[in-house]
Amino acid sequence: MSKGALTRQTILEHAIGLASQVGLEGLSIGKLAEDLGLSKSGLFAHFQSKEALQIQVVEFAAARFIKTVIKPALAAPKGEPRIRAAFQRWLKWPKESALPGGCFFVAAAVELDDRPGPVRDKLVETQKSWLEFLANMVRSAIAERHFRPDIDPEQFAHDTYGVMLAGHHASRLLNDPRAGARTRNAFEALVVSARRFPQT
Amino acid sequence: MSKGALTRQTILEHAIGLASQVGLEGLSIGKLAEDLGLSKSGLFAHFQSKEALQIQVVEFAAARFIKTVIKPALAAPKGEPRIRAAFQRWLKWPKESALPGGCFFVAAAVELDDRPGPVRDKLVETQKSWLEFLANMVRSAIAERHFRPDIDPEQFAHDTYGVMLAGHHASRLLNDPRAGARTRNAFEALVVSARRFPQT
DNA sequence: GACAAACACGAACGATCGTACTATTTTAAC
DNA sequence: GTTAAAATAGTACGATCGTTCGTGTTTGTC
Repeated sequence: MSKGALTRQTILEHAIGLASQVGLEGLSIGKLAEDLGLSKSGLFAHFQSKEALQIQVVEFAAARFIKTVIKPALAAPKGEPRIRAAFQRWLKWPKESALPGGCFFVAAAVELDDRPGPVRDKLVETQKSWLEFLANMVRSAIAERHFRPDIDPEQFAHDTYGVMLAGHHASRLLNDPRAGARTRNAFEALVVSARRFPQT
Repeated sequence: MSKGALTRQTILEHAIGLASQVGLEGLSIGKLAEDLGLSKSGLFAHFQSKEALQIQVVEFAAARFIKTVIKPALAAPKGEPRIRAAFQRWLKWPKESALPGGCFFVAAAVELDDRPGPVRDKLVETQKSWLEFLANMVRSAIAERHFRPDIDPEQFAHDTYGVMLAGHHASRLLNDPRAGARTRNAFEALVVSARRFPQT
C-alpha cells in the first residue's frame, strides 16, 4: 500500500469513530487533522470535498462491518445458528471496532434519513444489502427446517433490526443496565416464535 | 400570553420541525431567525444560549407529545385498547405535529446518546417517563386480564419502542412502501403473544 | 400622554467551517 | 543520485457559527 493510501486509511479509521459520536455532518476536517497531527489542507487533499470524505467513511464502515460481522458469522452452520452468530457479532461490533459512539450505522441512518444526496444513497445501499443478508439467512433457516415455512424473511429481518435499535436506545441513551438482557429476550422471542417446534 | 412568550412559542414551534430534520445541534440561530423574519440577536435574546434553546425545544416537544399522543390515548378503555390507541397515535404524531424530519425524539435520542449535558438529561427524562407510561399501560392490561400476568411490562415497552424504531428506519431511510405493514405486523405479533388467549 | 419595561434590531467580535491556491517536502522509479 | 510525481504544509478566502453590546422601538401601566 502506498504512503498516501495508508494515511487515507488512518484518516478513515479515525473518522468512523468520530462520526459514530458526532455524525457524518459533525465530522470536521480541522478536528480530524488536529487529532491526527496533520495539516488541514494536507488531510483535505486526500478527499476533494467533505462529501467525498463522508462517502468514503460509509464505504469504510461497510467494509469493516463485513469483516467483523458478516464473514465470521458465515463460519457458523447455516440456519438458526448462523442467524444467532450474526446477531451476536452485530451487537458487539461497535466495541470491537472501537467506535466510541456506538453503531456508526445507527447514527448515520437517523442523521441522513432526511438529507438527500450521494452520501445517503450509499448508506441506503449498505443498509438494504444488510437487511437482504439477514433475510437470506432466514430463508436458509427455513430450508434447513429450523424455521417454519410461513415465516416472512423480510419481516424477520425488519424485526431483528428493531430489536437491535431498541437495545441501542436503552443502552446508549438510557444507560439501562438491563438493556443487554432486554435485547437477548427480544431476540429469543423472535427466534423461538419462528421455529417449527417452538420448544425452548 | 405576553408578546414575548408568544414569539418564543412561534420560535419553538419552528425549531422543533427544524430539529427533526437537522438535529438539535444542527439548529442554527441564524437560520431560525431568517426563516421567521426576525433578527439573529432578537431571536437569541429569548434564550440566553443555544443550549437553553435546545432544552426548551425538548420541553416543547414533550408537551406536544403529551397533548397529541398520551392524552388522546387515555380516552380509550384501559388495557389492550389503550395500548393500541397510544401506539397508533405514536406512529402518526410526527405527521400531525408537522415534523418534516420524522419523530423528533428519534433524531434527538441518537444525536445525544453520546453528548453529556443538560440537554441530554432532559431528553433522557422524557424518554424514561414515556417508557414508564407504556409499561403502566401493560400493567393495566394485565389487571384487566387482557394480557398474561407473566408478561414483563418493561420488556413489552422496550419491545414496542423497537417496533417503532424499525418502522422509522424502514419508512424514512429506506423509503420502504411496506414499512407501514411491517410495523403493524410486528406490533400485532407483540400484542397477540402477550394475550391470555392468543386467538387473533 | 408620560414612563418604565419589555422586546427587537444592527453591528461587530472571535472562532471555526469547507475550500482554493501555492510552495515545500517526501516518496518512488530509473 | 537524479528526477518526476506524490504527499504534505502554509496561508488565505468567504461564510457561518454563537454571543455581546448598545440603540432603538414597541408594549402595557398609571
